[in-house]
Amino acid sequence: MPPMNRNSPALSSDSASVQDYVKAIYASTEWRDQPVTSSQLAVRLGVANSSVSGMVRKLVDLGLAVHEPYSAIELTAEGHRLALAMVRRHRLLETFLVQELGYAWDEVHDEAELLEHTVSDTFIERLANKLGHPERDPHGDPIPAADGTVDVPEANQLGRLDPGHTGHIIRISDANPDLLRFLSAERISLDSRVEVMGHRPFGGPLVVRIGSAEHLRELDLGDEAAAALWVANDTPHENCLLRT
Amino acid sequence: MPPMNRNSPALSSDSASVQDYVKAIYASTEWRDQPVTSSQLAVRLGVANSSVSGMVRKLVDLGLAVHEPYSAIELTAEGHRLALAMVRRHRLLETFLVQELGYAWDEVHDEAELLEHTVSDTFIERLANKLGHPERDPHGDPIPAADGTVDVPEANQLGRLDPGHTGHIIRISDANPDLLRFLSAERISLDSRVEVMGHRPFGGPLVVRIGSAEHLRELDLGDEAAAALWVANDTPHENCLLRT
DNA sequence: TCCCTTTTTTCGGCATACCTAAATTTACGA
DNA sequence: TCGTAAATTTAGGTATGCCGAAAAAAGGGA
Repeated sequence: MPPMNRNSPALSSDSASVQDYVKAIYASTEWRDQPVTSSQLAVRLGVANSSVSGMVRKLVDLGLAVHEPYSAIELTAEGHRLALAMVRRHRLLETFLVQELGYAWDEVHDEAELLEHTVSDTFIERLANKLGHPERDPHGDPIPAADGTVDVPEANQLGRLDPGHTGHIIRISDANPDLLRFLSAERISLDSRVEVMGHRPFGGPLVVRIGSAEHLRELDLGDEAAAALWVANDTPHENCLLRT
Repeated sequence: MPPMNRNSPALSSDSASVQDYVKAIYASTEWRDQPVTSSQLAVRLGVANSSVSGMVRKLVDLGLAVHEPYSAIELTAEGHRLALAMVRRHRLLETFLVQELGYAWDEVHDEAELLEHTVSDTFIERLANKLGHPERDPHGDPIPAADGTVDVPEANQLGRLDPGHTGHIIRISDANPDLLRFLSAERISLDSRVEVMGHRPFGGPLVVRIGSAEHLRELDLGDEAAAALWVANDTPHENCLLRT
């Protein structure tokens, strides 16, 4: 049974699975450039390693990925295009769910994950139009343009910055809905200002001063929160402050 | 691979196929009460007869349909509930596509057909809310309420009315997009007034006077158009005018 | 260098929904 | 009543994507 997308030049070669695999491969290189291994994909997609082997062979046959047996998996130009098309779909849908249907931050991911395979190109472009062609989604992830161009801002995970660094939050990973709810409750959002203070003794939580442009308050953040918040430099030349 | 609906009590038992079959069975009884046969289902769903036999067995196993071999297929109460839930989804989605995304009449059916299997109950209820809980879709089909109640208006196909009958159009079948475009071009829409004049000689087209409350103009309609337009009586007691 | 652990691939199987072709049952006219 | 044509079901087979188990390759420590 192939109920798949009609009307989708960029998405011509696909079952939902192909799309998911390509997107997962792309995701592991979007914010830091690490080629992905078979087992990492299996974890991310929640399937067995053997399933990944099988599907990766198919991706290679379709010309979407390159893969030497027993080594990392990478996308072809074609695969990269497909991944960006899917990411565009996903992020426009998330934006729609939040702006038009009143979804909360932490609710949109799963819904968009399903819808992105189903809607037509026409739907997506009309939606983009209605939303005014937004450039980032509710989590701060950049939305690729219809022509496949993306601008991924320079940013680092908060937890990887040294004390003294200042910046503002431009991305919040949506991997963990609980964390998103916590951040909501603490009124931490995109564009919040943040200053890194340092760790509490004995490897304790990271202390930051965080809030709106006017009101910064001190807050302790656990490792997961520190990893989920991505910060753009206020002082882009002081990269020396970045812990490597 | 079962990527199906989470979060859907009324829709718990389903692949997309089950939903489609149940909806198709329901559809054949919505406007006139005719139980559907195996081969009719096959035509409607675009599959082979043998596929219908197989899936109907499954529907029976799931408690969604009743079926004596070699006879007509009917829904159980449970199947009827599922069908109404799917119809609600479909019609709300069509309404959304037209009202919010600027789709034309004739474009919405296929898109809704895919989306209805994918969106969550949460999505549907928030959408209903945003749309103001509409009672009919862009084609005039009634939208079942969330609790499963529907009000299917009394109506007859225009082609089945005798000369002299007057009424207004409350439903336009969306089965043929070309026909919808024709009707659009002729500015025939929901709530248009119509008077049946009669057939041109030798079984020619049906002549009607049709238009808005003020301006009626004469128009010839072919059999397909006359079958697609459903008319509510202005004079509900004169059923004698209905050709049987 | 060798071995043992970890990673990855291969192999056989399951489930779904579809198809074609071959039975079977029904229904209607002679 | 019979017999054939039409409708329907069964039987056997395809494709997809998943799994677990077993085989194969890679990699690091002694």
